[in-house]
Amino acid sequence: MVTREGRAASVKDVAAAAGVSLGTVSNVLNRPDRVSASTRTRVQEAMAELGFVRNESARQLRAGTSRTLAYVMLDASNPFFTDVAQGIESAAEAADLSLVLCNSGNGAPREEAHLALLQQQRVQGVLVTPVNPESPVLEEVRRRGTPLVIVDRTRDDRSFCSVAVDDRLGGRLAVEHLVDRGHTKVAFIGGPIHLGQVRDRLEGARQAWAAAGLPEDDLVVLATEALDVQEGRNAGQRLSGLPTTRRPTAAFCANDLLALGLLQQAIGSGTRVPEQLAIVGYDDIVFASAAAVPLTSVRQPRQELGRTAAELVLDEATNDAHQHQQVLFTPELVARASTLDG
Amino acid sequence: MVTREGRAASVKDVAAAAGVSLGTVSNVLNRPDRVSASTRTRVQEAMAELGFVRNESARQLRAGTSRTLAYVMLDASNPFFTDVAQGIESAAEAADLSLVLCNSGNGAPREEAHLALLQQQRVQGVLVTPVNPESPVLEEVRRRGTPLVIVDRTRDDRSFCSVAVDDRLGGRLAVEHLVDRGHTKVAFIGGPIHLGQVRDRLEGARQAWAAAGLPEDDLVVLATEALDVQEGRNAGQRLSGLPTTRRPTAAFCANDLLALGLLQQAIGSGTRVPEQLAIVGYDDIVFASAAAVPLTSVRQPRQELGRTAAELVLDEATNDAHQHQQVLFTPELVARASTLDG
DNA sequence: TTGTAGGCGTTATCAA
DNA sequence: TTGATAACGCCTACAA
Repeated sequence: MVTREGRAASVKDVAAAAGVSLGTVSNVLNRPDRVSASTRTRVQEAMAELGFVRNESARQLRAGTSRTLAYVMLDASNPFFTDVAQGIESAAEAADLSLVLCNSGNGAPREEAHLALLQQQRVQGVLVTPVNPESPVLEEVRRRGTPLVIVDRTRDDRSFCSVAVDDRLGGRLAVEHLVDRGHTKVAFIGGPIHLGQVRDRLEGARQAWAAAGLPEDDLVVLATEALDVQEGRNAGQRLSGLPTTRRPTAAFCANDLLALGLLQQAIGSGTRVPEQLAIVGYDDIVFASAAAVPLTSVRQPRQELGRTAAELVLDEATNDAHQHQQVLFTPELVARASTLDG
Repeated sequence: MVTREGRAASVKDVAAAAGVSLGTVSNVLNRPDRVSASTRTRVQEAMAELGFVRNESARQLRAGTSRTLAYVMLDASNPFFTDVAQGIESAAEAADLSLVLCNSGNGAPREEAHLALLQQQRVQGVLVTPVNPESPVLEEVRRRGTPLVIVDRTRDDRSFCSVAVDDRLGGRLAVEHLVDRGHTKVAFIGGPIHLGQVRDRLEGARQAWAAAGLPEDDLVVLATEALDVQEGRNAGQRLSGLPTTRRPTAAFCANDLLALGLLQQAIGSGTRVPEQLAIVGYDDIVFASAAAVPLTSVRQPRQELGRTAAELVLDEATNDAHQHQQVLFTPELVARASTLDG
């Protein structure tokens, strides 16, 4: 397994063991046809014997580039992002690249640390759902030579390729649906409020609200600290605390995790869904339809999002005539029991 | 950003731009205190100017080792594994290592491809939830010098460090609970049946069943092709298809995804849970408690699983006196409405 | 404090 | 078909 104390076997060791030159070993590895069958097997036996493993660092140093793609996820525990990752993976596999996943866990320092390392590793390209799409860090990455595509976000100046879903439209769809069902007092639940996604979905919600001629104040914003199940439960408690007259009859949550938490809290506290509280989520993760009350949600083409992003980053990496483009997919409302009584 | 056409800037380029020697640039990078303040800033300006990024390959080649840990996940879309990954991440961060995630998606070829690449990258250590813990591939990895720890599985010959949860006990707990609730005809739903986990949970279930003196045939095994939500729905259909007299009054599912799918199908087809069908899941993922009928489940210490595994692999990587050990955590039944009527 | 030189493991070129 | 050699970029002795 090792030869000179502690160090892994190298081509040189293999060459010595097989009694050939180092160049021959390299040929066995890279152009086996140029090596006679007998030498080849001898070399291969030596490799097996020594437990030889190609050193990717040396290889990459020589080649100047690697065969991997990376995706820096915003939140690995949100099924939405793992579905996106699956889409990326299928595109990567098709291009014979391997994919490494990193998780920023919604933390800018972690994200930056991952990005720094990925650049140092000279990955072919980076896909990232950034904590903040306007961060100058992203520009730096590209300026230093690593193709970068923004996933599920867009940057205002359009200076990057990005693949996202029309969040304003999604917000409109959600609220139009609620308005159609007769709701005149609705809560928007989401946060941190500065997140592009949250902002856009809220903006869409407000557009639809205004278009319906409803008073601005009756679309109540409940800001959360994160987009997870626990915060959904918390929001539910805040909702329960409101006097009945001021309590919204429906809630539009910025994602399904919040919606599931809210739903759980509502049911636990005896609130009937949708009779007393209708709920719309966002993402249509697999668990939305399996929820206590199947959740109405805004569906996004998750896998396609990932696949498209991967294709864009590969184009940026390999095509000299690459043009940045912002792909915007269209979301779709999936109505289920959480808003459909009777 | 680049200097000699297309190539990224190297220390050499930085040295030239700053008018110093290459060794000085390296010192700025690694021992900044040995460089005078003025030289240092000059060099740093040159780096910024050129968009210099350390070449990790060269660095690693020189150093012989990397600063990253890897986790090859069995199924990135199962929240159980992302929670495990979070535990690993916290340990990695504490040790100042970065973590890369790979997803085998339950496919042996993908797993092998990932493992091969990780070895070539000379990662400090690999954590893996293997498709098959008995695979000789795992031995090969270690024989070639990469520390490897098995997560959420164990290997019969105890030749690896592993961290797992007592699946037999988990199975027993689940079925004892159902027996206590008076069920005398129960379905075990899970598969592929050869998976260690599925096998062990079933075995535990059978032990509890036998211990209760119930006839073997009344613990019906419904084998599934995978452990996901869709297969849970399919299992539900098969269950519905049985004549009422032969239909089990309870189901123990090998994981929560199956249980959620089953629950969804049951509710959709008008089966009352738990009155007509009680359901026990496994893993207690965050969505279990938020389900249509909050799910009784067997909880595993997910984050702790990951953290412990990471610590073991680091020990194997750095401690000469390392001893392989098999850590076995204890699961816990969390009873909720899906089994508790009245 | 700064500069020089050698080597990490791999690949590819060129000569034998 | 095989072998010798240089180069990729970085780090660290060691010398100046």
